[in-house]
Amino acid sequence: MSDQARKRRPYAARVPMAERREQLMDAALRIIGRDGYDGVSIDAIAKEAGVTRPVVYGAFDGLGALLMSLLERQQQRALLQLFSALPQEPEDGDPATLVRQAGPLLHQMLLDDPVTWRAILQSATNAPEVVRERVESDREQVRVVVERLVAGALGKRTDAEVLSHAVLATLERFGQLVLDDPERFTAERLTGAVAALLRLAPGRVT
Amino acid sequence: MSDQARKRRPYAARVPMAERREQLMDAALRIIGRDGYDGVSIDAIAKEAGVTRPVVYGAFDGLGALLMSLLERQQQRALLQLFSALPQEPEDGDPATLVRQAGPLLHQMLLDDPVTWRAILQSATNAPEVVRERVESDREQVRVVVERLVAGALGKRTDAEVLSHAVLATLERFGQLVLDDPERFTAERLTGAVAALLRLAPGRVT
DNA sequence: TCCATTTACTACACAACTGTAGCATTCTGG
DNA sequence: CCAGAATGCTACAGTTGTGTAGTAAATGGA
Repeated sequence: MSDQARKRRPYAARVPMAERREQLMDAALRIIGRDGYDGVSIDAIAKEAGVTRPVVYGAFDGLGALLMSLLERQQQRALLQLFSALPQEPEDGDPATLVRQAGPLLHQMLLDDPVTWRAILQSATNAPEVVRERVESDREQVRVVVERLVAGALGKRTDAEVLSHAVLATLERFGQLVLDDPERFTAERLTGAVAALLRLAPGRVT
Repeated sequence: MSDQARKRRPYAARVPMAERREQLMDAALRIIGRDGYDGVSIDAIAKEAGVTRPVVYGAFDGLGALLMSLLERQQQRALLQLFSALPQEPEDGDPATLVRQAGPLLHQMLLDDPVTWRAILQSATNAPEVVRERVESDREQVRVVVERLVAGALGKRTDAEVLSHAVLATLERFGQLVLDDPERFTAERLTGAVAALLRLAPGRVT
């Protein structure tokens, strides 16, 4: 007890609120990338950012709010990229062509920001409820777009809703495969496999 | 403090070990069905079963072991059903026919034991690591079977590995849709949609 | 330069859960 | 019917995480 100074933690640099929030979100994202959502807690984020918990509470209204802000930030860019990789207008061309066009774009999108996409694609795995709900609602947004594309590419008489679920589930799984093993699952391989399947069906249901 | 007897918990009926284990696994399954994996803990299971924690520790070596035993028990039946719903031999007939045959069988399988399948299909959502790993390894087993079926139905020149991932992802999503809203997503609808997609491709890649 | 304000830190109280040691009760075989 | 083995219960100690009140340090304007 003779030297109290040794026990006292050196003050972290003071930082304006906006920057502090960014810094904490970065820390959270780093943890998610490293340990998955399991490892995320106010405590862990504070440690990762090199500050104490009250600092985090000063910047966010709890873990849920922090993660929501993080998702907001990341998804903004992510969804923009995603929608720009998909043709917005339901074109009624060959579905295999659609796959060959969009596939590599989506693939590149993943590799451009793997950390973000891992956080999104793995959000089902042990993410807090708020996060799952948010990602779920974004997923639904994307699915509606996919549904229109399916309807356009395969004809209105197909069950576009059901098929959009199938397409989205497939895309998500492919995304995980790419993130887990990019060497093994290349853009060409994945798009090629699907295109081959679809090219057996060059026509449309009319 | 005058009446200690009132505070003392009445002893739960004594029960042979094997039965106790069943009872605890049933309790765990009930919780998973009701609250998802979030709600599962030694404490919650003990309460649900009407006993105290040390009883649980007497029967299992912790939460992980309990859930593994539970999964063991449920998957034994589940996988058996699943494999019997899929043709074991890679038949090289029309893929749409394969879907029309296996689809309703799989659908019925879900409805026969929705609680178990929900536990399996939602295992990614907040289940402890051991459970996820176990389900993952079972998934891989199933995928290999699916891969053989795909190779058989579409010809060896297709990328059966990639497509088996797509098929499995689709099946799992369909399973969740059925469990969440059986009225809306009937066997006919789901199999019909996929069969229609495939029927555009009556031939094989040779 | 100095003090008011801002910002970070320490310390505490609380909650949920784990795992175990030791006591109480019940059941069973002699 | 009565030991003593088997089984359940209570109580405690430990862990990890939350959220907050009060204190200490840094910073910028008078």
